[in-house]
Amino acid sequence: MPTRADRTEPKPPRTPLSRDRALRAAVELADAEGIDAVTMRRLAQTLGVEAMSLYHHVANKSDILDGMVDLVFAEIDLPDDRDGWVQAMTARATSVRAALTRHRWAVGLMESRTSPGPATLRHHDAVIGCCRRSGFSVEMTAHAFSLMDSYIYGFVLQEISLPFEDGDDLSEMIDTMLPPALVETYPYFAELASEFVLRPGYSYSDEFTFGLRLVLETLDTVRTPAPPSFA
Amino acid sequence: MPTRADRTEPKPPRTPLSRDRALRAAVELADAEGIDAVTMRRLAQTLGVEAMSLYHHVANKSDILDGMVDLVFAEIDLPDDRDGWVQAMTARATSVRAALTRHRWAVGLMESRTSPGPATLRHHDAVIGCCRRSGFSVEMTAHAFSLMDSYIYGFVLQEISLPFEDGDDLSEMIDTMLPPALVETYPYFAELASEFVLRPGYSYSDEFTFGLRLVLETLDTVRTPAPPSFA
DNA sequence: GTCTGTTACCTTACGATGTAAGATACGCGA
DNA sequence: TCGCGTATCTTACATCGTAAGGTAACAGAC
Repeated sequence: MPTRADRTEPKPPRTPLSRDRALRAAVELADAEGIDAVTMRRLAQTLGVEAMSLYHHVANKSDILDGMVDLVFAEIDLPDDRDGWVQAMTARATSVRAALTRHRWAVGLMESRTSPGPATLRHHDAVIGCCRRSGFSVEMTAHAFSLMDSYIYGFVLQEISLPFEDGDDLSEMIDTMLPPALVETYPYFAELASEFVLRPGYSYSDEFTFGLRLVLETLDTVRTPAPPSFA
Repeated sequence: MPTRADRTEPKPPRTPLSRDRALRAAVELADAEGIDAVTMRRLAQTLGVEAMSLYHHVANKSDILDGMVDLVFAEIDLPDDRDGWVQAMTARATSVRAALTRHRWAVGLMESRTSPGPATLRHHDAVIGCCRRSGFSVEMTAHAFSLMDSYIYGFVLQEISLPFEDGDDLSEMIDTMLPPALVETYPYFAELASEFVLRPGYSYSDEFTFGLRLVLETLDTVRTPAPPSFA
């Protein structure tokens, strides 16, 4: 029970809670300990507050997850088309991948979020605008947008679920990952793994560049409304 | 308490539980009511059993989720390269998308699963084998594999998080989805939505075909180890 | 037949989760 | 100083995954 003495003690200068402070703390927590660590109680704890206090600043947990995704989108550099479409899209795709791998939980969250936040809309608008100003028709912009983002999100999805990190020494994992039985049953898979992926120097990150260049440079050749030349 | 009478009653002919039966029931339940409905208690209930009985056939819930993903991969048609690489890959990509949209929860699960099951490995091996037999080098196979699967998974990820279904009449949603404030703030986004995506006849499914053709036909031209012609 | 061990299933229990409902304490204008 | 609106806390509940241990049904041995 509070006594007179407690009252007159210097209060801890607690910063007032706010939606933004809650969301930033949630992102930090998810980065550090994974998305499962983001529970209302745990998040409140990092803010020096009780769980239910959060509900005065956010609608519910789903609202928090929406906000977290939008914060990630806010980190992405918007495309700048002064250097040309391919360069602008390359930079923005690289920025998207960087943001999504900095926050490994984000891609998994996107699947369940259907209402985009302002940063997300702003980002989409900028990408679409860049295409339109670069000579893409409305229809071809839709094609390009779908293709580019599918590639980026899908790549990150695969990258994140790899059983190894990018800097790992894979050569010593080769025996544990490829037991003889597996080599016999899945010979092509084993060949790819042992002769290329598990070789020192291989980095899955580099695959991103290959696919991205292929996609963007081919899209660049079909920019005009004329029938696609790749067909 | 059981009496003599209970003993002599004809027992309900309960099929014995098994890992396979549990996994199939889990897939059915997730299809019907979403992945969140797949709890140990609920799953057990559909099998006429108590929750803890499941643990005699699966290690834990994560094991169930792994098994569910592998069941989805088992539904995918393996590529048949008799009709040529592009045709084989088109058919297999279409089959992957079909399986992942039949089971909308599957893509979200892939992100958290790191140990592929036998059906998953078999599928990967078949795809890699198809590339190798079609003249792709080991290195180019890795590139192609990464690009194709990134595109497919990413496309499905976007497709299932769309706020509308494929058959919906979008023309009547146009006003609710594009309030004037949004049109002013995000003009390019609004243009794309109102002039193309929300027009009657638009189907996001069709975007899949465009991107897939672009990816596969461009990959087809760089099949040889020679420097990519798109560069 | 009865005995015994194994298996398959059930019961109970625990800590953690999201959040509804209501009590409390703080900060500010009067 | 007072009172009031609002930010915060307390308590409570249903539901989750699963640990621990109990029970009932069938197997083969005698």
